[in-house]
Amino acid sequence: MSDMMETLRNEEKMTPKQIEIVKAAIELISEKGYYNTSTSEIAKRAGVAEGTIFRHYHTKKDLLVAIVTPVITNFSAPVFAKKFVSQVFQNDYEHFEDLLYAFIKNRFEFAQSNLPLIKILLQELAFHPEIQTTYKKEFGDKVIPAFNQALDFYKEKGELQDLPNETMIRMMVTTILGFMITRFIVQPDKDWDDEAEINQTIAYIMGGVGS
Amino acid sequence: MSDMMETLRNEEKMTPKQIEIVKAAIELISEKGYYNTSTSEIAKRAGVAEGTIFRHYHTKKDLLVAIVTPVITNFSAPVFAKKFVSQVFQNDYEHFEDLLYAFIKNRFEFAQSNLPLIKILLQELAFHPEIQTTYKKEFGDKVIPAFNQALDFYKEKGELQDLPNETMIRMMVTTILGFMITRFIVQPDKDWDDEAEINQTIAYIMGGVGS
Amino acid sequence: MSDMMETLRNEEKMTPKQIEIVKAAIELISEKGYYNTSTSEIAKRAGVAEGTIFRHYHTKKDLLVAIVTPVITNFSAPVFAKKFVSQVFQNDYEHFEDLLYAFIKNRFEFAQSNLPLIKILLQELAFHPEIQTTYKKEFGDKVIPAFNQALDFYKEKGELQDLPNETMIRMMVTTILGFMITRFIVQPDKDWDDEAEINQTIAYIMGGVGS
Amino acid sequence: MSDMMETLRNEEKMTPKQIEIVKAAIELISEKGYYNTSTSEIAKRAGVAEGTIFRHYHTKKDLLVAIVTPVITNFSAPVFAKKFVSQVFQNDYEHFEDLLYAFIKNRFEFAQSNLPLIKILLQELAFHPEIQTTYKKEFGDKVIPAFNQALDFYKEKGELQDLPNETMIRMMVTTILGFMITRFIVQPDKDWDDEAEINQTIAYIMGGVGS
DNA sequence: TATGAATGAGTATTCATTCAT
DNA sequence: GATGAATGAATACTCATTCAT
Repeated sequence: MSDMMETLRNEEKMTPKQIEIVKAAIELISEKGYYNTSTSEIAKRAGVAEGTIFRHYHTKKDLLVAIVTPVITNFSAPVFAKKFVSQVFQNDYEHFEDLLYAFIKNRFEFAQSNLPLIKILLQELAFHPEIQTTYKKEFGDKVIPAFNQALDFYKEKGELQDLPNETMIRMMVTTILGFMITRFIVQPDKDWDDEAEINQTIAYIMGGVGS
Repeated sequence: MSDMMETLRNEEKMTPKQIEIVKAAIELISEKGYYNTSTSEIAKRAGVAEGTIFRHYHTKKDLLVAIVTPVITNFSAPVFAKKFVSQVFQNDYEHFEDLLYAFIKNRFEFAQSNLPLIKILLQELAFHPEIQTTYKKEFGDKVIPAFNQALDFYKEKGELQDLPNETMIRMMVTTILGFMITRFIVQPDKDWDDEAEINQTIAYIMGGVGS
Repeated sequence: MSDMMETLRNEEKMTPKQIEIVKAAIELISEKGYYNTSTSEIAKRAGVAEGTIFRHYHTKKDLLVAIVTPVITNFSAPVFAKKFVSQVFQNDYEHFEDLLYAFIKNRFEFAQSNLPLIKILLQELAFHPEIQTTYKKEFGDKVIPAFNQALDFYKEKGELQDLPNETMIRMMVTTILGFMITRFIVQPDKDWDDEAEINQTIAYIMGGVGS
Repeated sequence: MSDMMETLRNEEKMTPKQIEIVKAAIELISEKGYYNTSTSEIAKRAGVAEGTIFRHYHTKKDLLVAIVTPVITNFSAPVFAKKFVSQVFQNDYEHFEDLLYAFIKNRFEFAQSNLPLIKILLQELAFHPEIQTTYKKEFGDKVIPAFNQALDFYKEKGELQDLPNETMIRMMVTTILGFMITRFIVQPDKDWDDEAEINQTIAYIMGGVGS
């Protein structure tokens, strides 16, 4: 939970009650969904009066957005913007596979320690346009450009097929997200060998299933 | 809409009002989600008294299940059980790519003409255990076995890598679903060249992005 | 049940479906009360369409009244009007105890074979003024006059105290009804020796508990 | 009404609105019965929003039970447990008639100032097993034992016949309840001479109607 | 006569939100 | 900041009753 609260970041400015509210909301909403979770339930679990929630978040949806927005930012942004791109050009990753490994590993661990938040994001994305907007902006402004730079770099190195970046990104993101959703949401209880699965995912991305 | 009602099949036994109810429910729920759609709204759009809904479906959830269950059955089952497997062994598809093409094309068209239903299925799957159960049963009983037979066949022909079927199925299904979700839900308004996209998806499944 | 249908009397003029409706209504209402029994439930148990009930009884309350009215009439009237009074004067009952015995026995057996009807009457009397009116009329017109004649007769014979008839009737009816309610409704499952209880009740009416 | 609210006792812990709710519920339910009284009606009469009812009582039935339970407790318990039994043995009541008089008088006054509550209890007892349970427990644990002690005492004094206590209690309770029901519910508007009626009831209990 | 689909007013209950303390 | 009583609009659902067939 403390990992996750880090994701929410501005904890410093939050009162203790507010922190309890957010914790309770994350737990309940990720378990039962936004519409099946009442503010009174959140208040009860947080050990707080109902009114207190609305002192900090004007509406229930404000609370949801306050929870979900940082996940979006943190899921996509930090990796790329600062370290990753520069690392690529510093030749930190000799092959595209190496970059992929570092990337998947990093996002995998993020997902693992923010699972409830990710669940909420996935489940509610469909119903709340505000969240969709944030997501699209973040993805377009940060993920795509970073990806583009990297892909061009490895294309020139001759490691990638000459497909449009957009197509490649879509294929790769789909595969990576699909892996994580299967791993953490569809079959979380299966006995996974995560390291092997990550490598297999990379192999699939690079070489498909054909022989 | 008439295409979609075919999916729901037992139209013959439905009263005209009942058909209107189902139509209205599909429209509204696919647009706004189950929890944002009230039964009074459905009744109004269907041109029916609210009580009429409950004469045909005892609860609101019953209505949802009645709508979603046939989609699951029709999305996974018919293609496989009868035609596909036998066609594979009759050598109707010389290469695995050919099978893939026929399969994706067929499911693509199904998705296209049942889009609202598919949307509902995807959005509500997370919240309704009843639907999950139906889905898992259908997938386990029909899709997996059919896939297994086909994969073994082309493996022996030397067209596929020697990966566990389960892994291969997961990768392929992920890629195909990911393609369709992008195509129909994330960016439905983009100017797609569907034929090209399908072929590219097949190429990705077979050979990845590496060169 | 056939005993009970006798009480409802005009069976001859009833269609078979109508008889089923009345039977079902008696069963359900006596078990669960009028307000907890829906017409659709009655229709289902009767094996009849919902509309059929309303073809025979314009409203649900009409059905109740049709069931309850004959009980009132039969519970109070027949015994008195014809046989009893004349029997009293024909010296069929030497002592008032003998009359009491014949009366209680007779009403006891009536209650026993019309238990569901009696239950309905007792439970619903409070809520339906129509029933109260019928009851009061029947009681005032038939029971009271018959009782009056009998009481006067045995008073003159010196067998009864010189209390106002009204008071005596109230005491006796209270005791008899109280006995039957205890016997059939409050503790129906107790292992009763009915003959002994009836005699004790008579002894109490005649001599109280003092020594 | 203030007398009655005393019966409900924990008034101190109730908010003003809650008190209004209970008052309104008692009025309406005793007039029209539980099933003919809607929560919206109660809210309106109480001058309160409908939701307020459910803030204090989770369900409509909870409200009924909250109203009825204290009546049961107060109708049977207090008189007996503490004062009465000890008074009997302190020879406060020389004859059984004296005890009877004190008892009936006391319960008569209680019934008089709690009439609506008593009405509700009588009318709803048949339909709500929860209430029946409370009633049976209270009666078995408190009323019966106290009665037993008193009856044994006066039996030894030779003032009572040698009948089983159970039978005697049943007869007496039946007579007393029957008197009160007639007095307050069946014919509340008759011009009663209460003192005379009580004495006549005692005379009946002790000596019956025979001469 | 009997049906059963349809009605629509009515029900208990929920819940996000407000506000006086 | 925090409380929690109060709100009232909205919700899923029920049910007696109607009516075309």
